[in-house]
Amino acid sequence: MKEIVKLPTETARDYALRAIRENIVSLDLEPGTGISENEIAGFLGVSRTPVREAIQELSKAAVIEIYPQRGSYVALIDSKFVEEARFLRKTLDTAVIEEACDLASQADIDRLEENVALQEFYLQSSAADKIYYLDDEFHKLIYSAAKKETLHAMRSNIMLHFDRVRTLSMKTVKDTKIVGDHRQMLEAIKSKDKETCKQLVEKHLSRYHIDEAEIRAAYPQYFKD
Amino acid sequence: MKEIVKLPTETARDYALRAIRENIVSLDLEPGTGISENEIAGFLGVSRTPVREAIQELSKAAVIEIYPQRGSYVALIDSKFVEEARFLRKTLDTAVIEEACDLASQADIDRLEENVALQEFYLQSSAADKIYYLDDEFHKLIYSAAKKETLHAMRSNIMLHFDRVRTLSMKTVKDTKIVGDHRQMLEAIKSKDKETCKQLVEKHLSRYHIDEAEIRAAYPQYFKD
DNA sequence: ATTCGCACACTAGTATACAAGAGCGTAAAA
DNA sequence: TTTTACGCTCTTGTATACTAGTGTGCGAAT
Repeated sequence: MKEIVKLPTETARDYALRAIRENIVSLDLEPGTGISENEIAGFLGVSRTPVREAIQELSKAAVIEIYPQRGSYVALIDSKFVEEARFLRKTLDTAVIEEACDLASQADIDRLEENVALQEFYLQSSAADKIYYLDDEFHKLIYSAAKKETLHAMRSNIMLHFDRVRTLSMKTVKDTKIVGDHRQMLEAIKSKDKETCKQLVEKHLSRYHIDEAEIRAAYPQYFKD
Repeated sequence: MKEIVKLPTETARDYALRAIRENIVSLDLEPGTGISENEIAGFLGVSRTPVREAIQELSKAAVIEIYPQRGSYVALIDSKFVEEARFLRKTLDTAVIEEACDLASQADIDRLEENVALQEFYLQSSAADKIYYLDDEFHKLIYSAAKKETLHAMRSNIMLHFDRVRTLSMKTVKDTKIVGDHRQMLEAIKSKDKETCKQLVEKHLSRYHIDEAEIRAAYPQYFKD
């Protein structure tokens, strides 16, 4: 488990949740790893209570499995959950980007422009972590433009299943086409072209799909079944 | 707050969550009501810890608002959240019922048949609470037929916003067409008619939409803005 | 009468203590 | 040697104690 610095503003609970989540997505907490409330509490320098609340929340999304009086474990990557996450993303992202075509204000467009420009900039310097962050921001901005912020927040928990595969994907194959996808999406939103948006979302997601067999071969111990 | 009996199998945490959620949906905990961890813990006969965990979870879905060191309140009905919930339901339910057209097994169809038959039976005896329960079950069965159980579980928290309006809707107007909608959906699934499914979901949801103005007039103190 | 200030009674956040069950290892008995 | 039983240590679940901050009301001082 890698260290995450505690922001002075956040509560112990939020800190614990963020730290554990980031460690799961980054695979520093590997699938199948046993986790102890006490151990994590000690590591993060907080008490069991906030750690426990964070673990409870992640267990609701089936990213952590709790066996009462026995222990808790980081869930193995389950193709069923990854598929459901992909299905949700395809369905919801498509509907939301279409909504954004109708509702996006100039300010929304400006924010998206700035984001994509940064992505293109960092693509030159091949700063993968920056791209990763901007990727998240990009999709969040689209939800915001469509006035669906709550759905984005809700979506994030299930998406953890997908995000772990995404992390592995970046370790095995380098796909520089993602930024190009985003550029095209932005242009489609600007010209309010819903049909193109829909096709772009589908193409965008298919990039991860192709990798899964390869990833599974490289990290079989991370997968269920 | 009305009493909910504790099932012997469930943990104190699950009991508290279920009890609070049911009270919010049924409006026995009215929108705007202040809630105290201590008070609820005393009422339910458990300690603050499980109650607190339940409240934390509901606050994540913005159904409870927590103001640290001041108090927590049942959120007023916010049209934005109701709209987002409706949007989610329309988008996801449509995609899932289309998926169910492809994937539903004979066993799934049988379960749906039994459910709708019961709905039609209770419609005669006008047992609203039974219908309400079967309504939930019906949609859950469709998610199950489409192998999207996780999404159904995830969807339920945001749906609380929608469900409160649904409760009010049943208090003000009696709509007996819901069961008819379900019958038609089932028939459409059986004939794998996706286009009809899509239209039925839209029509089904529109029934609640029409009511909102009327409900708002009858219960203005429950609404934000 | 008005205003200022402090004490008190709440809140949620956090830490810690206690309970109850699971699993494992060891030692004793057959 | 094998098996059984007990106990220690781990886990999560729950209860309770403590911390810090907020609002309110009362009383004193102006």
